[in-house]
Amino acid sequence: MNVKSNIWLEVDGKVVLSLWRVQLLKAVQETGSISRAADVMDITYRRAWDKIHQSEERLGVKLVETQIGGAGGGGAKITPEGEALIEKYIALITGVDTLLQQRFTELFP
Amino acid sequence: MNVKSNIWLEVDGKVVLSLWRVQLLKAVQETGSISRAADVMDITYRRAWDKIHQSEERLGVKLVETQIGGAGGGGAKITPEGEALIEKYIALITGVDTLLQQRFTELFP
DNA sequence: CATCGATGTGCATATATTGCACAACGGAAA
DNA sequence: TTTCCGTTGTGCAATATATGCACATCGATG
Repeated sequence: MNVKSNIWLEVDGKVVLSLWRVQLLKAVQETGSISRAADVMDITYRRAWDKIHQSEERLGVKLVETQIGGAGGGGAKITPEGEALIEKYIALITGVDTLLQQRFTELFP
Repeated sequence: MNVKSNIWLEVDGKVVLSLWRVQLLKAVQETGSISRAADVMDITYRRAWDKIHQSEERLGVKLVETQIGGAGGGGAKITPEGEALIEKYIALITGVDTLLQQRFTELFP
């Protein structure tokens, strides 16, 4: 047995940011494209695109700037608003998981 | 926008206890039957029964003792093992949510 | 002006969730 | 002893959600 946790941000009861979504956005940031980020996350481009745009719609904020066509077919990068949101999310969840792991090992020896 | 969290216990990657499941078990404890607990939780008996037995199977531990037929048609109560597990879960998650709420209001003014 | 790899999207399929319907049960009351 | 009641337990249909395939579209570069 082991403990797991998830911390997410909601708008109108709908998820806009979770650890998984942050990892996806970071993969976009590192690879420069949604499709390569999807490869890294081991999901389809369809799903990556859906989740990102879901968050964007619900937030009313553009998280990724995309370019269709052009050099290399196009690409995507995180907007400043997106980066700021990611930073805040990281600050929000920092330490919580290790706290839970510590408590768990104490309670379930 | 607001923050939400979930903390759960897993066995073989499958959920065996979460806040929702603990609330369900507590409702069984208070009402003395799964069907009335389902009413309290505003779910069908089917779903309540499924979730409880799911947890029991995965844990390999009986969480509720049930009686079919008899006075009032039957009933259910939490086993000592179930109560102990609930107590540990509560101790595990205590304070985490308020910590997150505090951080959230600081980070998202 | 043809090429290439990425974005964007419709739609079919698979999977999980939910809920309806009904059988089985047994203590209590008649 | 027999009927009655509300509960447990379960098969299966209906619904919702997630997943993935297929393909059109785009535009800077060489």
